Amino acid sequence: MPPSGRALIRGVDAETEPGTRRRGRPRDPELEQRVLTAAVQEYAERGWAGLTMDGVARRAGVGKSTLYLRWPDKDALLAAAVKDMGAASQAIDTGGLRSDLEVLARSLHTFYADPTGWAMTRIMIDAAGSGEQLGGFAEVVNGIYRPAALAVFERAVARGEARPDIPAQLVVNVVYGTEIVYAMMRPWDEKEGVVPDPEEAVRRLVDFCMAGMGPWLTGQ
Amino acid sequence: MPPSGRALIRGVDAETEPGTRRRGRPRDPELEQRVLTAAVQEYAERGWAGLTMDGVARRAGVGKSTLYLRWPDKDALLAAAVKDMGAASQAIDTGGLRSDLEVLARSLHTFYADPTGWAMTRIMIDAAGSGEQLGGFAEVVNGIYRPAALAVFERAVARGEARPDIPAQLVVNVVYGTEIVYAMMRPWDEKEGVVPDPEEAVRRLVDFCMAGMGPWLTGQ
Amino acid sequence: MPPSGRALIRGVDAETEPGTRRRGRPRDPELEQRVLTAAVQEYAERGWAGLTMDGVARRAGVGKSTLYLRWPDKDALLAAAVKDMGAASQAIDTGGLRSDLEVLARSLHTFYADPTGWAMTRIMIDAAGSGEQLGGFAEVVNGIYRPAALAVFERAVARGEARPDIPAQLVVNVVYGTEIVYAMMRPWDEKEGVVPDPEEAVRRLVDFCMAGMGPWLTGQ
Amino acid sequence: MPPSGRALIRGVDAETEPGTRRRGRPRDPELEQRVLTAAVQEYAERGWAGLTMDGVARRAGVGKSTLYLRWPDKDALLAAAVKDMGAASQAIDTGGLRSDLEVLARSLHTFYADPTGWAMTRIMIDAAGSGEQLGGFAEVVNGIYRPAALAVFERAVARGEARPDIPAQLVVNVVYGTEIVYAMMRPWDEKEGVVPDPEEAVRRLVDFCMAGMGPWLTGQ
DNA sequence: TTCTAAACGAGACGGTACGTCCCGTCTTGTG
DNA sequence: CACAAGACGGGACGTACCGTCTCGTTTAGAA
Repeated sequence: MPPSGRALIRGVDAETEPGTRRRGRPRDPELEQRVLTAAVQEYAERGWAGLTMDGVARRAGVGKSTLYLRWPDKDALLAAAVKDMGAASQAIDTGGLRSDLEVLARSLHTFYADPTGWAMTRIMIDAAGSGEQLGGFAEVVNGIYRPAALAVFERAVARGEARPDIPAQLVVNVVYGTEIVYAMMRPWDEKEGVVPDPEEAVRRLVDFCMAGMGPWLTGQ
Repeated sequence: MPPSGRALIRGVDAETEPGTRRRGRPRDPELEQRVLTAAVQEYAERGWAGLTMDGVARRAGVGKSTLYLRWPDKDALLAAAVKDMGAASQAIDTGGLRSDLEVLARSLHTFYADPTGWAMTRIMIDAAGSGEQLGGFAEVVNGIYRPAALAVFERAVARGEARPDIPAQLVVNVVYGTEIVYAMMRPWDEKEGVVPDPEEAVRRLVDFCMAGMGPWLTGQ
Repeated sequence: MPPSGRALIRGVDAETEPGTRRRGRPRDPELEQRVLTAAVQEYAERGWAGLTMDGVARRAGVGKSTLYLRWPDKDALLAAAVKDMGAASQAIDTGGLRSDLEVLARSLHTFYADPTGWAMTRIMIDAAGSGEQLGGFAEVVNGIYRPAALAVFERAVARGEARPDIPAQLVVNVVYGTEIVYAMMRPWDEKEGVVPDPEEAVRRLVDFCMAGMGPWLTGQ
Repeated sequence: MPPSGRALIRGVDAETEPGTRRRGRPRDPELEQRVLTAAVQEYAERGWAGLTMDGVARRAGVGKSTLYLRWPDKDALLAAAVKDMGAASQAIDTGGLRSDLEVLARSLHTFYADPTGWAMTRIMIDAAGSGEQLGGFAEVVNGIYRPAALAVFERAVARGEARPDIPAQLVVNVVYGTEIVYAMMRPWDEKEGVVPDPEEAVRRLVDFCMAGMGPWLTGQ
């Protein structure tokens, strides 16, 4: 949110302008990372309900005022922590559409199985409901994860595996959505084949998607 | 939680035994509905973050002790409210698998578009993360919604439209999951075809699923 | 402040109407005293600067919310604590004006020497400066201490020791004021006769007052 | 605090040695006065509770570090501000003890009526209670104001109006103390003759003191 | 009818976290 | 070196809410 309404709170995204050196003591660049790490650790030990601003501050060796200097409230810190956590997103390129999708589905499966990974989705859900941008968190998902997934299809098209009008967005949504449902169901229902073993689940989902994309796949 | 550990709290499910008439003043039968309605209204006005036990009690004209007499904590009340809200779940039976799936997808799309409906998913997500049963809320989803959706496939098999080993669970997950992703994305991304207009979105999702189920569909 | 403007906050003076039994759980009558005592103890151990609402709450075994339910803020609690502390004010009646004044001056001297007693004056000074009523604290001083001192002169008049137009208010002010100055000076100046030993100080002050009142004293 | 323990803070009294020209940028001579004025203004607008170091710094157009370079803490700045404010203390010499006392009492009365003047007493009270020296503030009072008042009696003795053993300290205390009580009572009690009109109050107080000093006054 | 158990409204209570404010220290760049 | 700016660790404040408790009142079946 570059042209933010009120100038008093500069927020964590400030100081991005290259030349303009600010006056006063500069913000400690390490500090932000230290806090984010502390937040994730705190979460790991106490769960989301037990995640306290005081707790994060204490663990990071930071004053509470500093937290609120950078993030307007707990939600924003939360979002930043998760955002930071998922920053490492590598491209998928195994050489084939089917195996690429398997990698994607499998990594999502693992990601959501980890409570920290799952929290990311939880936050997106909250954000979607409240109408808040939640610190631009969604931009990360839509700006990093989704493009990475879409690139899989672009490469498939380039290789001649699929026609250019393949509904990539839909398939991405299907894969993400189904994995979310798997993660949602896990705590309750481990029987009945709703949540089969991971490898089986991934295989069947990809089978289904390949069949669904049939009309757009070339014979080769 | 039928065989609840502690006997002090009888909970909202108590008094189901037919003959045993309890001594003392009987519970007000209207009250429960009044509270649940108040909770939903309170949510509609203030959002989930602003949903307060005191607020619900005040709006329902009820003492806080009464709330805790019936629901063990806020989560349970929340779950009950949403559960009550979604109680009206009718069977889907249009006579054809494709049109049944369209009805299912379309009703989910509408349901998630409504903030109250979306809240239901939000609660499930929260519950899945915290490891809590959230007052048996998940049972409703897995016990009512999912069976209603699975029945669609049973009828298709009965009609001879699909083979008995059709992966019904997977398709249900795909439809639910994709609609969840649509709902998640809505606030941010109305362009690029990620969230197309509802009717188009439903049609394309069902097309995809029908193609994905191809191997299990009979020629007829 | 009986007909207080806003009815939402009832304050500590509420519930004085005899017949009207309030609804809801009644306030714990011991609690108030427990808190006040805790406040004084906390002060004794940590000094006024170290007097914390959390500290008082913890020592009294009370929630912070309860403190703020009864006293609007720290100043009010402070005032109440000191007020409560000085509630025990006994009449002075030795049978003679001179000896009565000596008792008054001596008790003030001792009172101000004690840090808790001195705090009372400190609060009055603060209150006078801020223009606040500080919880009606001043009423105690002007309603209890001053009348008790004035009674000394009334009795002297009744005994025929002094004429009825004796400037009692002035003399009371002189005694109080001079003792305040003694207390103020004590920490710095123990030499030069500014603050002589207590007994001497009292005697000389009373001597001075008796001489000052000369015109209003009867020969006997 | 000339031989201050820690050498890091040179304090406001530094640089008094005549010849020793320091290295580096010299201290801005106006700055100190600007800060002190800002402190008094800030007090006048917001009251003592609202007196903030940041606020003073901002109003004086000064960095906070500069404040702490010259005064060790808030109390010291406070003391310096009040001290500076009352620096203008002129000798009293009307030619007669009685009229001198009237001038003294009247100027005290006016001084305490002004909130800034009253603040000075408030600070002394605080200082006396906390056991702190409050930046040597008391020295000012005992070193400037008191001698000025005592000089009145010295001159009276020199003129032959009073005997040398007149209890000057006591009378000074009486005058100061009584005026303090007047100032304390003002906000609450404007009736009953506790706080009569200024001129009357002064006259009666001096009358009383003159009578009290009777034994030490010469016939002349 | 009288007694007794439970539901109910009201609101006090202990506790915990929030987000704000301020103090006194520090670390920059500029004069 | 002084100085303005402002980040920083620390800690108290006053608010809000949770879930529990203790009252007095109401409602019914049991005695």
